[in-house]
Amino acid sequence: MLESLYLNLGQHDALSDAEKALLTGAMSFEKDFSAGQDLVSEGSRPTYSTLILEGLAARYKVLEDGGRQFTSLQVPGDFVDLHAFLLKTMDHGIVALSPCRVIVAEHSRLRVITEEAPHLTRLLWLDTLVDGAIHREWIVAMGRRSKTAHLAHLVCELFVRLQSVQRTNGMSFHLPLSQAELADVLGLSVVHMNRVIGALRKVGVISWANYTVTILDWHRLQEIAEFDPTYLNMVQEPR
Amino acid sequence: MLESLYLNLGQHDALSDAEKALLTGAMSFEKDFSAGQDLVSEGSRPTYSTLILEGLAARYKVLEDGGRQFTSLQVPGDFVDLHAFLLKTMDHGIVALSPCRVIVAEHSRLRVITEEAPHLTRLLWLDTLVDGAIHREWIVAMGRRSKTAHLAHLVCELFVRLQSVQRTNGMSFHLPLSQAELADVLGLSVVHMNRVIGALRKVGVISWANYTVTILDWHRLQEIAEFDPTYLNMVQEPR
DNA sequence: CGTCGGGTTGAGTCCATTCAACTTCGGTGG
DNA sequence: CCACCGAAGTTGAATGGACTCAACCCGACG
Repeated sequence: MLESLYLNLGQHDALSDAEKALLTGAMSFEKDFSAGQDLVSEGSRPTYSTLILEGLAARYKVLEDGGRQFTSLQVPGDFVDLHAFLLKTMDHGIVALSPCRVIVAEHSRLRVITEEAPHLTRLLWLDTLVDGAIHREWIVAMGRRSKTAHLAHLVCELFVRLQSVQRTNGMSFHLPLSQAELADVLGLSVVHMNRVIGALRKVGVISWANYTVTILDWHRLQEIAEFDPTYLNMVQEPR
Repeated sequence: MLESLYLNLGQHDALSDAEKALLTGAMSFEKDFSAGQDLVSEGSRPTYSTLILEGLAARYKVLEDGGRQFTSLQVPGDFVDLHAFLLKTMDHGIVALSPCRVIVAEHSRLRVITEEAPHLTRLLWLDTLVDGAIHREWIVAMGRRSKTAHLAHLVCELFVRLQSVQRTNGMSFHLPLSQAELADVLGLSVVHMNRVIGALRKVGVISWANYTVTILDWHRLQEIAEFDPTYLNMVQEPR
């Protein structure tokens, strides 16, 4: 049941059976959310952290003028609010972008892990560090890449992340985001978002229909995006 | 000597004397850098992490076309590459923006802390989590705020962060960034950066000369920025 | 059959960029 | 001592990218 979590943490370093057992033991109940529902809401002080088993979610903030900005996309195996274990109060919301099945881990249990299982603690810490690395890459994309390159980069990133938890199908993956939602990822207007997608389609590197993205020319897509997966740290080594 | 680190970690939860001693014990040599030098270079695999004692530094990435984007600014008391303790290889560089004095902590020593001092480990983890929270705020600013609001937000953030490590002087602080470097923070051209600064000056909320920023109207500046310091987590509570 | 949410396209406006000129100021060497 | 130089800041004008407003298409669904 926690396969995607094992895959996620296990990409960076080997997980022992004892550690898998500790993780399993830390989990309590499962829960389902429908698309558009908040998994976690801004300002709350959760007493547990939420792991996505199935579905797609996103962190977001809303401004006074109603503008919304997503700050990350979360895939199966991601602990969407592991940071709340120490940050305590949520400074942003987390919304389900598709129907989501999740399982939660009480903070009290996570605390025991930090007291008794240093290696596993480092792997959980690492998980939040990769999160930060992804944020930095997004900042670079927003600040200095062309909008087309930004979108290309996002597609590369999502493909690699989804592949690592076995949610791709050949060179395709399911991306349940409307263009309006995508615009809130890249920080664009809906109209312009549509044109940027059109541009990528036109050069023939991807096809995009029915919420399914297919990469037609991985090499060229990577080139447009200047995508270098180093930041995702998908290398097993002792941590 | 580590006062700023104690101030930095201590804003979130009380640090015991034993923990301070552990931190002191983890440090080895000091080092000086001049403005423009890399503290840490992209692609390297540091065996120690670097703490800023004095000066300002920044994380950055460079694109093929030569464009540079800063992804964070680091002030005294910040562990600029604590994430490299677990991430292992640097996916970005870190440059000194002013002359910097730093002190380094061997990763082997940090590892011992994670094995033996769970509470201190959580505080170090938390430090990297606040980093992530700042990144998210930057993403929101880049995506959905006006350029003026973005700059205002940056000024608010820096003021609060510098104040917490006692590097402000009344409502003023020293900001050793040229407008070209600032442009690489906000993702703007130099010319437009100049105009955005001009706009903030014109409404009279700040003055900015000789690399010194003075906040003339804190309330109004916060309003323009929609600045809410929650994300900086400057609340002492058990972690 | 009509409606609604999402996607697509066109036109006009505004914002940010580039290119270029000019200023100020501190430093350096004749 | 002052003339020159380079780095940083400031300003103007023209180009192009991104936004808004608006219309229209289309397939799902009642």
